[in-house]
Amino acid sequence: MRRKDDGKRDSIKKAVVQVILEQGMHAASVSKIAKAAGVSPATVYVYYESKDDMLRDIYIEYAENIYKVLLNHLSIDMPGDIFIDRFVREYYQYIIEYEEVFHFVEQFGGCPLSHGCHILKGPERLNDILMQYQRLGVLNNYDIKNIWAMLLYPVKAVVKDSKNSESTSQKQLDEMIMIIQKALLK
Amino acid sequence: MRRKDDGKRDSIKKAVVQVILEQGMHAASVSKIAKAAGVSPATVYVYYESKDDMLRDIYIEYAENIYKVLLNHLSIDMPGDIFIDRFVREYYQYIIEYEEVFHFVEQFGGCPLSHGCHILKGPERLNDILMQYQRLGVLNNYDIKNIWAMLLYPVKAVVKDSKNSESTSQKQLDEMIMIIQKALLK
Amino acid sequence: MRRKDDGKRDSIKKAVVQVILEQGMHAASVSKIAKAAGVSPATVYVYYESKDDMLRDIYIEYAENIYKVLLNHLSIDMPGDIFIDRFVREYYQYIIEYEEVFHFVEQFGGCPLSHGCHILKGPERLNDILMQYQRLGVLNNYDIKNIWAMLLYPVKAVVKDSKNSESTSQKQLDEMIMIIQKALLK
Amino acid sequence: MRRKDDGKRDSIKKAVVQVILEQGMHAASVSKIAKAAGVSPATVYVYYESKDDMLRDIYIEYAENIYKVLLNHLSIDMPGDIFIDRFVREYYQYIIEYEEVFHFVEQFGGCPLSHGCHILKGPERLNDILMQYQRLGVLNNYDIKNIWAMLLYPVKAVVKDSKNSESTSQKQLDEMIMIIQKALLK
DNA sequence: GATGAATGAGAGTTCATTCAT
DNA sequence: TATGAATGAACTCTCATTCAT
Repeated sequence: MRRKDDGKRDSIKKAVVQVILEQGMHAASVSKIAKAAGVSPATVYVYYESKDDMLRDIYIEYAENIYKVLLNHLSIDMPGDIFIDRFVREYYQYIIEYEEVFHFVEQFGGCPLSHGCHILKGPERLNDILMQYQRLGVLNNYDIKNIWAMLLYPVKAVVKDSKNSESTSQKQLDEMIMIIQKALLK
Repeated sequence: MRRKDDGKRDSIKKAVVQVILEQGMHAASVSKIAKAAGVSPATVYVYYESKDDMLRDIYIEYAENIYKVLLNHLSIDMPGDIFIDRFVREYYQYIIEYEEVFHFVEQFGGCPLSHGCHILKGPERLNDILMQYQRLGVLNNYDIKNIWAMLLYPVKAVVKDSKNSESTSQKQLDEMIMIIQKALLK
Repeated sequence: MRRKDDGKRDSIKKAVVQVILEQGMHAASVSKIAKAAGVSPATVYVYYESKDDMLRDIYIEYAENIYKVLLNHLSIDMPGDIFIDRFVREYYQYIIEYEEVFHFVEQFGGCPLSHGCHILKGPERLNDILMQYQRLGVLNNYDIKNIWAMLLYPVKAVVKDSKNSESTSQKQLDEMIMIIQKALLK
Repeated sequence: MRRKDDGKRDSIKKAVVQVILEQGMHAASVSKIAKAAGVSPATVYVYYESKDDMLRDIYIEYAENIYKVLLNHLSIDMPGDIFIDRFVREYYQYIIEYEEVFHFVEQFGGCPLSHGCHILKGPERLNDILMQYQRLGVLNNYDIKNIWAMLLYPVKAVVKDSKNSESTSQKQLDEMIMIIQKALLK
């Protein structure tokens, strides 16, 4: 179990994603993050070796997070259409609810800093489920990477649209789920 | 007096996207950009009011660019499946060929700095074509935003995958196109 | 007679004192001055060798100016009290009317840049008049520098006060004139 | 952690007035000031929010200073002529001794930057003393602002003269005091 | 003569990081 | 452990000035 104050480590993590959402990566300085976290800049260096190190650490922690959330809500017992519905809806929900975290992961993932942080596109367990659905003849036998692409990417567009026009996004999401179901299910 | 040198403006634009690709937004300082462009840092301020202004200007210029490229290769005369094939393939090609530009647009689009730069998701002309295909009974009558989502987003995943595993991406792209065709065409 | 465009030279002179009044010496850059004068920064260097040179030149031109103005309104024919009244009133008037010029001369006079620009404290002709008044037994035989001090300095305070409290400054000036008259006249 | 070092704050204050005296307001850059103070430019920003803030703070601190000095040497117990003699002589002394401080206050007071820093022209206590002298029939019942003007302004001219011609300034000061006494005392 | 472009030098300021407590 | 002070390096940007037209 970790020494030091896990509350502080947490404050810093939250401050990082919050500041980056509000001000952008380029404006996320250690002092601003420290201030937002309610600690001294020096304290950041008690928990992380350097700023880059901190960002990488937090990225790795958060990048896998969504898959854990998804796993909590999914199982092989569901019928295929329900599975996809749940999957997409939970992902959408996650992006909306953890906007800061999602934004950070997307932004940092595009940085040279993140190269080398190997993030599984869909961790073992979820991959297994998808492939089992394929073996069961529920999902089409597409390249598993394309399955992932269809499950994760179009919904990002829906989120973006929902930020511009608050109103119709729920209907849009419902329709999108239907499209994906038709595309992936046999 | 000297006239403003369009070559210099261009060098700066290219330097911006190049440096941001190589070093990331947060490391793209005016001096690095100027050095890459072969001009003095002060010269940048002859062409742009501020760094932010420069990024915004270049963003606006480039963000619409892809749509022009797509328009050049697409027309209502094509059969629906060919249209989608061309659309997705051209987009993929564009991302690969203008990696720097695409990366810059994606990264900057996620910055608070870009808020307010209103970029049409698909400009009039392309929108018209899609809707005409719908009227002709070729494309399904989905929300036009969902059509865009399916045409633009999954392919991004394919590009990302292609960066990790050089080999099979062509096959993956072909398959993805087929999936999208099935999803969108009647 | 000077070549070049005296209109431009004049614009620059006016721009200098105006910008310095509005923004302060430290913010009076060549480009701002040029913009205020409606000329190009390069044009300034057609008329002056350098910025410092320009400031010095203009200082010398303006610093003596007040004495010319005073001379226009004063002569040895006046009774002593009228002379002092006119003197002080004209000086007050000048400070108010040519606020920019006065401010510039006061500010620049305090700069190391101005050291070496020898400005007579009261040029010959005015000095002569004062000494003649002394010889005539009208003015007390004080050190001529003290006469100057009494004629020029207290009124500056009155101007400053008048900027803070618009109302009573006229009465204050009248009283001040009376005080000076009593102090200097036999 | 380290405590804020009052020695450093002091060094900076002294450096500000020194550099401004030697090089002028417009040449008083933060780096020059920092170098003169023996600290890093960044350290200046530990003690002050900005350069302007620093100048304003120091101005406010120093601008009132002379009145404290004067108060230390003056009291209502003196006969009127002695009071004026002391007052003017102490002021003269102060200007000579704290040349840097006086110069800074005068220069900065003429800057747009100083607008809003409300400095009392003569703080309560000294004002009270002057008015008491008036009530006692010692000082003439002139507008109190004119009293201040006579006590503070002419002596500035004497100081300026003394810088040009080292020799006779003592006699000039003595005479000036006498003039002021005659002007203000009943 | 007049100008806008161009720039090295330097402005004010913030950065990531270390130090002393 | 935790901190505010301290700083060299780097930031964005403006300066005074020169150059090419």
